[in-house]
Amino acid sequence: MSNQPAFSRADPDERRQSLIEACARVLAEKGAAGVSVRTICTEAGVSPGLLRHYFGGISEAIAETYRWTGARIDAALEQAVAQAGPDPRARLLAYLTANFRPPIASPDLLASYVALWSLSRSDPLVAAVRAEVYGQFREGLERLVRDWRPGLADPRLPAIALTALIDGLWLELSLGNAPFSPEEAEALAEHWLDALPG
Amino acid sequence: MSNQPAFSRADPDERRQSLIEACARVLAEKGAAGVSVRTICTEAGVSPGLLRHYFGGISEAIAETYRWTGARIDAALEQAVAQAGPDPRARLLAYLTANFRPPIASPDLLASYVALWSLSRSDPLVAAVRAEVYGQFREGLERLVRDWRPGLADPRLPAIALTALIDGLWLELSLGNAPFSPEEAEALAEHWLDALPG
DNA sequence: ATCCTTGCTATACACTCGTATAACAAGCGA
DNA sequence: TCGCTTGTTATACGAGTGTATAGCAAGGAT
Repeated sequence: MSNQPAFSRADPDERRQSLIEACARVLAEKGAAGVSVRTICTEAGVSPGLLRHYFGGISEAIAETYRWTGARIDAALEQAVAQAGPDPRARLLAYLTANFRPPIASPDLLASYVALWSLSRSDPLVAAVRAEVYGQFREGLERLVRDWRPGLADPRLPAIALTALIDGLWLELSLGNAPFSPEEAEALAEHWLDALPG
Repeated sequence: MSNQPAFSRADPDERRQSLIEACARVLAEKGAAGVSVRTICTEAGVSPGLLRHYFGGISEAIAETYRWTGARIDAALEQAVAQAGPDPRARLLAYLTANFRPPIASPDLLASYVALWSLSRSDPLVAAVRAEVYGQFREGLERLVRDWRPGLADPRLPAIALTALIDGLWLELSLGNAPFSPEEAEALAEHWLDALPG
């Protein structure tokens, strides 16, 4: 009987990343109440003690998961904009409508976000990352709005309006039970974009 | 030295209601992670054991808090519609814009909702009330949409679109840090309502 | 083939959680 | 004024939490 190794050593960055992704899965599947050092490590297939070798605490692990999730979304948005070509309106519209398709519009991502948002109320580390991610999102949108309407005195108001538009449609789409296709959401967003005052 | 009574007996309905409102305050202030039998009862000024005399468990207490919160919002919306007079468009617009003013647009209510939503993922009782409250909201909106556009084949799609509109603007307003007044949100909602296709 | 580093596991600790139970006492009916 | 009902408190229990610590062993270096 040849003894299999009881565990294997992994590249530090890969192990850390696997813990982050395990945390994201737990958040999506079990919600904020289901996330704990033990559930994360079980999901990642490692012993409970290992989390503290890669993170200062569970708060830091969750905060890093938030940061990773935000970066993933940001990458998807940037890619959509890049594929839209040079026209400012097309670029802005691509940014808006990318929110209505996978991987952004998804029940899992909505569940993760609700959990992370909920945790950010009682966890300062998570709250800090939330502000950081939200700021990045709004900054990217404001930049596209400025390119779209260069003469605009204050791009913040239309940016907020468009953020609200995205939020609402993304939410209803990600709930999954809406009688609503991504195409209809995109058509609506385009229609409302052109109807934006100012 | 006359001994003050160590506690006083209350009307069962009032005591139950005070626990519900204490639960709502805890949810708003400390989030989902801060709500527990002990924090709720401390907030209500009673001993921890009392909660189980009025509720089958903490899940039931939270679910009842959800139901009470939903009813409070529904009442505010109904009142706004009643004050709007007979014109269908005015009634629909009143329903929409009531979401942008207190008591509906409020950081506390947003915090409570995020917490309740988060809890509903792992707690079946809370999830059931969430479906119930969401159904009521959508039903009320669909009714107003039908009155507004009687010839419409399917009022569900515009109702979802308007729900998304409400969700997004309510969210951004309730965050509190938006460069955005309720009046601007109302003007935007009216503008987008008239631009609704179909 | 052996040593050594350190990734990894195993265990323990203090704390909080929801719930169950028994004793207490407030305040109404007599 | 006394007794009884029951709302209310106090206490205890097992389970789960995050964290700290000691020891094991994987696998590259020598």
